[in-house]
Amino acid sequence: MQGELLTIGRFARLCRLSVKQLRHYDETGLLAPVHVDAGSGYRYYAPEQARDALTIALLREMDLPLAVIAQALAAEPESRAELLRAERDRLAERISRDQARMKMLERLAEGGLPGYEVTMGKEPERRLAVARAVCAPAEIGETFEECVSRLLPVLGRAGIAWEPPLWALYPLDLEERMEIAVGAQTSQGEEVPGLEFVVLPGGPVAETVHIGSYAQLPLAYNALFAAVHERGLRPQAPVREAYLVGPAEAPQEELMTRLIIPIQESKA
Amino acid sequence: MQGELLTIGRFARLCRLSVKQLRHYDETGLLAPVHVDAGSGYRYYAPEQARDALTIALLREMDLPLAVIAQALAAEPESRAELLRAERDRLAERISRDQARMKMLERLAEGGLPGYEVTMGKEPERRLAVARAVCAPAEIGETFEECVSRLLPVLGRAGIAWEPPLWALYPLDLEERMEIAVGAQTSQGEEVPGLEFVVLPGGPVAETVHIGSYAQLPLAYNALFAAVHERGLRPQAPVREAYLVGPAEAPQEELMTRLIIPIQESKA
DNA sequence: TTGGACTCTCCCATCGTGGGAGGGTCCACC
DNA sequence: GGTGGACCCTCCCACGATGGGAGAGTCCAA
Repeated sequence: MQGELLTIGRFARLCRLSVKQLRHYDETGLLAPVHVDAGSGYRYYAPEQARDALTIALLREMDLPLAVIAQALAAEPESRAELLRAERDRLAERISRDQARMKMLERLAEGGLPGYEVTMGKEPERRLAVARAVCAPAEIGETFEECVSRLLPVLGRAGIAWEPPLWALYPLDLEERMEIAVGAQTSQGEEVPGLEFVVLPGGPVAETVHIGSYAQLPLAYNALFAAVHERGLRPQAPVREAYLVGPAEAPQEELMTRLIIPIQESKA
Repeated sequence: MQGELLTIGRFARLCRLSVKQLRHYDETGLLAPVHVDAGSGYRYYAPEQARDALTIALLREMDLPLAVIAQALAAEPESRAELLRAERDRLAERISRDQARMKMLERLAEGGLPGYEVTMGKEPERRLAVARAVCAPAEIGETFEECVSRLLPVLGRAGIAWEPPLWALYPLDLEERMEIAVGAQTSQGEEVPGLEFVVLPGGPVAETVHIGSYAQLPLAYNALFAAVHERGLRPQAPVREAYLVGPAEAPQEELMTRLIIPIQESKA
């Protein structure tokens, strides 16, 4: 029992919170005043509540959702630390997303929105040996590597020669469970365990070349799809990428990737 | 006139946007369909609109507000680049804020919320030579440096000896326009142009020592204020900081700062 | 006792998106 | 020429955290 009770305004100034916030925290049960006058509805806070209130303010400052803060206040130290670590990870993820976004914006601001030369052309038929996998959009990088490390050794062991560059096939839409494939062009081989052979049909395509990090591929696809749709054409899965200059040969900024979208021939 | 018009669902799949989003963009004038059937209210989009729609999707992906996207679409290339650069800066700011937050979270997760030993004690009276400035909370760092570079040369020229550490005085609340002061303890000097002498009264205080980056000071203040308020005590401006180990002497993680909050004596 | 500072409850707005209800429209197939 | 099913419409509500403001009631010191 130290000191008397404080009105909401005084308590708010104390804890660097707004009166509105305190009322909101009361409603949601995050921090209820120790006493509410039955007649007037006035809220009264005890000085001891300042610790919780300040903690709330601190955690809000770090952008934790109120729901998480509520858990953290109620939890034991160990599980609290667990919660905070989870939030840190969430934040770390946001940071890396923001950094990628920032680089894209940078590029957009420099090069402008066009920046990509889209060519309408014809592709020959190609026969690929492929390895497939299913993944979410965020995991494309790892999954791609995993496919490569399945594909190339098998080709090597089977003595199948292939012609660079490496290819990849993607669906038209990035879905939660999308099937991707990594392939190498070859005319050899037929029945090889662990491998599959596909023939990409020849025909009209729209294509462009992207130079730079894979994180910025959406910029190129944007231009590419825009060009396709503007002409009233229908793209056809799968979209093809050819890795003219890959990560093994050059730094991030000098990667070269050819993006190819096959076009539906019929007007159906 | 390439290709016929598309219904909203088809157009949405094309541009990787949801139907809801397209309707919303129509309502807000960001992207109106080329034709709306008067009878049924059906929206019809032209393939040429895919470029704008894809651009919207792209910029939304980078978290630009719709209002900004609308400006960007309407603007000429130069002012568009300007806009994008401004957004990049906004993003950069958010990233650095998030990084600071993440470090704080890290620390909280390790040390737990208490982590600070708060001492209730008595401070002697101190006489400081100070330089003052007014700034916003975000500019404290620079303003502090500026004050130091005003204070120390004047002391040197006046031949006034002072006793480390350096001090700083802050108001109780971080406001938009807050007056801060940097001071050096000394018994010499009286009327020096460009300097001011203040006497910090002695008396009861709450104090703690913060080790680490200044960005994490809020953690320490949180504990300190919590301790003060829990005891039903009233803090009294100005808050004092003493820079036991400053940035010139050690790396970020080893900075040592003593935080002192004077306590009101009277029970008024 | 009165005035001014404070507090109360409600409602609305932000921003971008999604869900759902309830009802109309389009088109291909039988 | 129906009919079923996919599609589309509008309108309302929800999220999360906060702020603004109206209109009314309360507290306390002069």
